[in-house]
Amino acid sequence: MDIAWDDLRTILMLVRHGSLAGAAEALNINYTTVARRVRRAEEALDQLLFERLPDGYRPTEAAHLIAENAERMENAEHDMLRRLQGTSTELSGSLKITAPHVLIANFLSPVIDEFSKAHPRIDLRILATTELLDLTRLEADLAIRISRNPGDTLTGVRLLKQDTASFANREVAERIRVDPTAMIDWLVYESHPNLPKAISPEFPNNRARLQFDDVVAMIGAAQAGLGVMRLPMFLGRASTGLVQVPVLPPQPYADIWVVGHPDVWPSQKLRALRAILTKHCKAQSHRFVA
Amino acid sequence: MDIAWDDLRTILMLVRHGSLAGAAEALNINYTTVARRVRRAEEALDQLLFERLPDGYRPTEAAHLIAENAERMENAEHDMLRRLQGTSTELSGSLKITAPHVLIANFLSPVIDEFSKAHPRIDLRILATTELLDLTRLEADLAIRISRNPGDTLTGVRLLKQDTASFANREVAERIRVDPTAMIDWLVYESHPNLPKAISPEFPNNRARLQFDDVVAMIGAAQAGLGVMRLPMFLGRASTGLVQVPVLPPQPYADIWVVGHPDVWPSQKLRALRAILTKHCKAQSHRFVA
DNA sequence: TAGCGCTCGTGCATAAAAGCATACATGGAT
DNA sequence: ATCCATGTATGCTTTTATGCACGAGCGCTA
Repeated sequence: MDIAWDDLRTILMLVRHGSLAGAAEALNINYTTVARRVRRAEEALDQLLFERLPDGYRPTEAAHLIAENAERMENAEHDMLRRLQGTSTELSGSLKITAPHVLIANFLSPVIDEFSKAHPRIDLRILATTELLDLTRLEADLAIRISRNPGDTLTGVRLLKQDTASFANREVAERIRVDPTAMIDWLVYESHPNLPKAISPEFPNNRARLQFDDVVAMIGAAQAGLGVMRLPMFLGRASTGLVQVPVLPPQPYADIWVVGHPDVWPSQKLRALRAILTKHCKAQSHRFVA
Repeated sequence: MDIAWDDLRTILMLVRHGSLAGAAEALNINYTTVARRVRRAEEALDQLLFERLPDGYRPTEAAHLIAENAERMENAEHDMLRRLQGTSTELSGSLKITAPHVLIANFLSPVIDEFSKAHPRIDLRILATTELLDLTRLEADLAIRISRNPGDTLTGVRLLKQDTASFANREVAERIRVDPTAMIDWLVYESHPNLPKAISPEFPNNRARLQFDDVVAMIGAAQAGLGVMRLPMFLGRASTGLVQVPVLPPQPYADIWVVGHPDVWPSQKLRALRAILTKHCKAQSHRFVA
């Protein structure tokens, strides 16, 4: 009759991931435990919840019904955790922030350094990823994002305006200077394989030579002289061996925002982090514009 | 960071009941365990949840916030359990029904007997109480109630119409027959201490002699000759030693209903029970009317 | 066909949780 | 003051849950 709530959560994860191993990883427990909890739940409810197939556990109708409601429970849990974080005045405990890895590597390290020294009791975790983590699920407490619109359900503050321009290594830059009409090789993003539209008419011959899915790899290729690439100013300037070339005149790019869920936003920990962050951004804003 | 759902439930119960022992009883666990779970949750959330006072645990703001959301989780759990019960086609597992104890003792036993013999794998539990159990929380799966309106959020079927009349033991009845004008002593309900309005004019002298809070005690008193009492026909007839007296002519009383939550109502188990129940009611309906 | 990667099931050792008995504190009634 | 009811705290023992290691089955691929 009575069913343990942790078992409901386990069933939810098993329905979501389809295998004991997947659910176990999500719950950070051993998959054997998942199997045992499922069996216990089946006994408690006197109902088969999963068909055991060679390629995984297939949920029955009853399991789907449970998962649906366990999801509501999960939402309530997330709401609770966010509000708890939001009303917390303690400068201790964990704090997760996420930002694109290039921003962390080339710009945010001093902020992280200063914050962790100022608040040693806060266990700060950095999630360097370009994925948009779900702040509602508290996958991160705060996100620093390069975006034209920071999301309507989130609270946000614009930290920096930034420009992009074209960059290449010295050798390539010199070749272009000597003969602006020669063919210019571009390194482009797989997701935006077209050449920039605003290329200056002084450089009439351009072609996309290589496509990349990763900006760090792309910078490496540019440093090796494989071609010209479009980069945010701060990144081009921070990449040794690259110099700005006049092929693509500087132009505005997506701004840099710090965003968070409104429930979490008022937390003292986040206030403290934002204070250091905005101070640093103001002091360094010149690095981002032409 | 990660918090066990069972601990959230424990916090909810502790906030509700105010003491370790109360929460423990509600969860059917030892109170020591409650204390440990609370401490574990406090460590996981890095936040004080209860002030330990000599007269119990007093919840902090954070604990109230948790309890609020844990209540949402509890509602989701109840929804789930009801739907699971409602879609179940198994004729096994537990089944809880509730009914007033006088109805069980004097009328429903044959139904219970037949049902438990027909479905031996169903673990039937009888909750004999006049309290209105919460069918939404699945305190019972099905309720048999004596009521003028069976509740708007519940599904229900009227089983029986019934009349009430006045009853007394043979001695008192004889006295009244011999001299209708003599003073008649009434046994009344504490909650309705007034005499019935419809007393026949042939019996002009009536007074409320004693008030009772329990119908069984009242019947005992009537059997002992302490006075006349109003009773549903079936109860008066079923009580040995009591005979109907003409002081109060038979009149319609609240009907007998079987009600259930709409989620649970379609369950095979409940269908099976209702089938036996309605059959028995039809066969015995004459016992309830004058 | 052999090897690899994925899945699940089972037995065993161990760590974690729960229960029990006891001690202690407090407030109210006698 | 004393006793009792009601509350919590703690040490000890037992029970339960968990993780680990190993084995088996299945499908894919070299």
